Amino acid sequence: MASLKDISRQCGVSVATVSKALNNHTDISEETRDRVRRAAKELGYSPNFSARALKTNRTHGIGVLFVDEANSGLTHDYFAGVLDSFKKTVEEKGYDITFINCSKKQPNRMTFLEHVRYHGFDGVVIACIDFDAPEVAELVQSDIPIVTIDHLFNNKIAIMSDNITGMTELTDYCISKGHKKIAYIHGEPSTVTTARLTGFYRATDKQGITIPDEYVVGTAYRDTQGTYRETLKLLKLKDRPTCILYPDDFSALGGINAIREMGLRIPEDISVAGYDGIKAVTTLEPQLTTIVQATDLIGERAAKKLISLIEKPRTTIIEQVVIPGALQEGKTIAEPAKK
Amino acid sequence: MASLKDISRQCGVSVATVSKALNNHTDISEETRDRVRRAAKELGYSPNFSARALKTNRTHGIGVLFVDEANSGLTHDYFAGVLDSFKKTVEEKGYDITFINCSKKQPNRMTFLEHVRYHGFDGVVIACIDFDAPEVAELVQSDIPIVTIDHLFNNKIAIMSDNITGMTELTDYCISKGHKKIAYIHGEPSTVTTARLTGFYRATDKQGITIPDEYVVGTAYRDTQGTYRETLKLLKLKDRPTCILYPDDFSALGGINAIREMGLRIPEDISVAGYDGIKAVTTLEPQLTTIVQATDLIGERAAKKLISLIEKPRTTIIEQVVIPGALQEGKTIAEPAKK
DNA sequence: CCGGCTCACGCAACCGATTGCGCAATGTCT
DNA sequence: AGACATTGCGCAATCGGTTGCGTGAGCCGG
Repeated sequence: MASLKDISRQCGVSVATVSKALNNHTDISEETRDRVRRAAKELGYSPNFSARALKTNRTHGIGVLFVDEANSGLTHDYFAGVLDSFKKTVEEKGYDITFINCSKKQPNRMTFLEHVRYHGFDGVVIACIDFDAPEVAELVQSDIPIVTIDHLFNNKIAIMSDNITGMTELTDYCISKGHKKIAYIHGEPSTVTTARLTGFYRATDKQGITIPDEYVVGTAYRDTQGTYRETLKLLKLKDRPTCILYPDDFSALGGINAIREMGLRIPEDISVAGYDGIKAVTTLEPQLTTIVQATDLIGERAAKKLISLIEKPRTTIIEQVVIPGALQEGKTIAEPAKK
Repeated sequence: MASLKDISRQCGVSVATVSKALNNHTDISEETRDRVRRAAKELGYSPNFSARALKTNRTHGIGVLFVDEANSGLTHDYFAGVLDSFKKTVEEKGYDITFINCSKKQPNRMTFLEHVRYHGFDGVVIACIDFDAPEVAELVQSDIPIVTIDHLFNNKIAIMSDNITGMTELTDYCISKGHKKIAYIHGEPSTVTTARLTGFYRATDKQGITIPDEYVVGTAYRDTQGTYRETLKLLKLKDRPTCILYPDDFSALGGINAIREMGLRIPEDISVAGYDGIKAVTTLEPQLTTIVQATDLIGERAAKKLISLIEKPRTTIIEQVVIPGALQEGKTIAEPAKK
C-alpha cells in the first residue's frame, strides 16, 4: 500500500507537501499539486483511515446501537426502515456507520461506551427497546454526541414518532365509526407503549367512553402468539369488545388468525387495527388499518440532528423532535354490528 | 482520554510495559500487571482503535456491501435476515461491521475498493443485486478476503441459497398437486433468477410438462405493481394457468390482490406460491405456500467462512457453499379445479 | 566466587498522516 | 537598489500503541 512517503519520494518533495497537496491546502503551487496527484494515482495511493483518525481525532464514524436480544433491530421492519433512511442520510454527508457490538457472547467484551470510545465514533444513535439497561445509561451519560429514537433522555436530542397523537387519531377513528367497546392489546412497558396508552385514553376520555380494565392488556411486541392468546381471551369475555387494537402490525396477525378461528369476520364482526404501516400487512387482505410511522423522516431527521450536533455543537438545539404518523385506512375497521 | 503514557507515568513503568501488561504478555510480573490494571481502571483508560490498527495493520472490521439503488438491502426481509445473522456471528468473534458507503451523492466519493482500503477492513461481504457493476468487479478482483452471497465469482467463496433445488421442489410440489398449467413470474435477470428458472424448467421437463412461453414473464423483485399487472395479463389469457409462482413473497401480494379482484378464489380457482418465507405473508391468510430461505444459516456460514479466510487464508477452502431452503406448505396451493 | 540462566522490564523504531511555524526565493513598491 | 510582502515548501513534533531485542538484577549450581 502506497503511502504519502512513497509519493514524496517519487515527486522529490516532503511528506508534508504531499499531504497538503492532496488535501488542497492553499500554500501549494498548482504545479506540485498536479505532480503529486498524478503520482498518487500512479502508485495507487490510498489514504489511511487509522493514521488520519489518530492524528485528527475525528473518525467520521457513527456508532449504531440497536440492541437485539430476542428480536433484532434489523429484522424489525420499523427499525430497519429508520436505519435505512439514517444510513442514506449520513452517507451522503461522508459519514460511515458501524454497529456497536452488542454480543454478550464475546470473551472480553467491552461495554457500549467502551466500544464507542475505542472506535472514537463522532456520534451515536440509539434505538432499542431496553433504554433502561445500565450500559445504555452509561453511554448516554457520557459526553458523546447522541441522538435517541423513540425515547427521551435528559438533555439529549430525541427523535420521536408521535405515538400519542397517532394512537389518539387511531382511537378517534374507531370511535367515529361507532365503536365504544374498544380493547387495546399493547406492547411491553416502554416509552412507546406509555405514549400510546396515553393517546388511547386521551381519545376515550374525550369522548366520555369508559374502557373496562380487562380490555387493556399487554403482551410482547411482534409476538403473534401473545396476541393470539390475548385475543382469544378478549373474545371469550361475556361483554366482548367490538374493536381490538394491537401493539404493531405484525402482532395483529396473531389476533386476526384468532378472530377468524373463532368463526368471526373482519371487519363485520370485529374490527382491528395495527400500528407501524408495514407494507405486507397493509397490502394483503384484509388490508390492515394502521398508523404509518414515517420511518424515512425519522431516520433522516435523526441523521441530520446528529451530524449537526457533531459539527456545530454550540448552535445545535437540544430538543425533542416529534414526527407525526399518518392514519392509513385499510379495510379492517367498520361500524360495529347493531344488536 | 487516558492513554498508555498516562498509565506508565502513574505506575512508574515504561509505556511498553503497560502495553504488554494489558495485553497479557508473559514477560510481565503478576505484580506490575496488577498495578497497571488498577491504574488503567482508575484513569478510565480506553485503548485507541486507530493507533492499534495503524501499528498492527489489523482492524477486526468487516465491510458490508449491500447495494441499494431502488430497494435497499436493509428493508428487504431476506437480506435483513441474512445480515442480522451475519452480524451476530461476527460480533461473537470480536469483529465489527461497517457499511461500505454506497451513496452516489457524495461530493468526492470513493469507489467501493477505495473505501475498503481506506478503512483497512479485514474482509468484505457482498450481497446485492447488481453484481455486474464495474465497481463491484474492481472490489472482487482485489486481494481482499471476500465472501459473496447468492452470486458466484471466480475463485471466491460464495454462500448460495439453493435456488435451483428450491424452485424445483416448489414446482414439483405444484405438479404433484395436479397442476400442469403453471405460470412463473420471475424477477429481473440475476444469478438468483437464472437459478430459479433452471429449477423451474428442470421440474417441468422431468415431468414432461410443456410450459408455453407466455406463462413465463419477468418483473422486478418486491414490486407488487408489476406482479399485479402481469397476473392480470395471465388471467386474461384464453388458456389461463391454474397456478402462478412469484418472484418473492412480497410481490406475490400484488398477484393475490389481482386474482381476488378478478373474483377468483385462492386456492380453489388459482393456486399461488411465493419465495423467501417472510413471516408476515406466511402467517396471514391465505398463508402463502413458499420456499423458506435459511437466512440464519446463510448469514452464519458467510460469517464463519469470511473469518476463516481472514485468519487462516492458507487452510480455508475456496468453495461455493449451498444452503438448502425448505418448502413451507401454506394454504395457497390446492388441486386445480376439474373441468 | 564465578559462569550462566531466568525473569522482568525498558529502548527505540515504527505505523501513516497532519499542521504550525520558519525560511528561502521570488516579486513589488518606492 | 533596498525594504517589504508574498509564495511555496520543509522541519519536526505529534497522535497512541506494538514489539523485537537488549540488559541488569537476582538466583542457581559447581
